[in-house]
Amino acid sequence: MNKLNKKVEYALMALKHFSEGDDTTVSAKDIAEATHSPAEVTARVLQTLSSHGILKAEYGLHGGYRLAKDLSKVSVYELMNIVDGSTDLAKCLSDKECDLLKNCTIVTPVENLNKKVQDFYKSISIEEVFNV
Amino acid sequence: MNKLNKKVEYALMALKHFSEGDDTTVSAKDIAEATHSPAEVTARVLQTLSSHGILKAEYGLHGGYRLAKDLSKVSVYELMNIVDGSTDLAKCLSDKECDLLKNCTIVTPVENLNKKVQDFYKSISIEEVFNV
DNA sequence: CAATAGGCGACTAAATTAGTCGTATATATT
DNA sequence: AATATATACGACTAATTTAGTCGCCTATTG
Repeated sequence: MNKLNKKVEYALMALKHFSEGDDTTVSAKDIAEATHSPAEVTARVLQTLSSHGILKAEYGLHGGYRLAKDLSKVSVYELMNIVDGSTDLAKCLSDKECDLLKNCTIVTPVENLNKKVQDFYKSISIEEVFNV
Repeated sequence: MNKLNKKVEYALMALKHFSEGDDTTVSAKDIAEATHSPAEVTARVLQTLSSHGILKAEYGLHGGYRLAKDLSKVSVYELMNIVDGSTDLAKCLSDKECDLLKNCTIVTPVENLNKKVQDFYKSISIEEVFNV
């Protein structure tokens, strides 16, 4: 429970790589090698980050990705949502898939806690995570 | 990702039930019925809460559980750890099971974020979660 | 001593997460 | 224009984690 998933970890590793390098493009393959991550998954994560404006993709012979956004302006909340799709503490908060539904006795408490957690994650930038 | 697991949800439901009732003992079976949760799992969760001093168990004919600790003194962090065993953001933080190990480029950032998250969960009491 | 209730280990099933494969599309270089 | 390199994306399989079940044991009350 409460674990980061691999995609988010790969995203953090990639962003760290970009944030430490100069502003040249780096290919998905190079990132995967540098971070010891599986190439296909890394490629997918970079695509997602690119489609959400965190990275900028460049096609072609010396293509690759580069940072497109200041990491002090990207929150952990934002990253989790982009890469994982949701940061909700329970799936009933987005979908309506819970068996309990009307019978659930902790709807409000969970909503309450969820808001606190999300506000917390919104308050932390990626830059802050890197610069201890 | 980042979801509460069912055991924590059942624990919250059970604790809410206790916190709203008078101080009579309630059996695991009754809690399971009241919260619409599977009886065996609920029983196990209550045992765990009992063995950690959150609840007090009483054997016998009219046995059951009752609250043993003020919920304003129990943090979300504590509950998660008791019921789930860990609140770490990555398993490499407790076990040493990660393939990357020496190669991981985000050890410090993850430790850093992990500490922030745990401090956050320590700062919220169960009572606070219930009383919005 | 029977009825009720907690305690615990081992197991099965379900769901989620992680990783792979194949193929299409875009673009710089030659 | 051809080719090499790189991104983009859908569908699939494998692995892991989470959820739930079963059976049996122990403790206590009436």
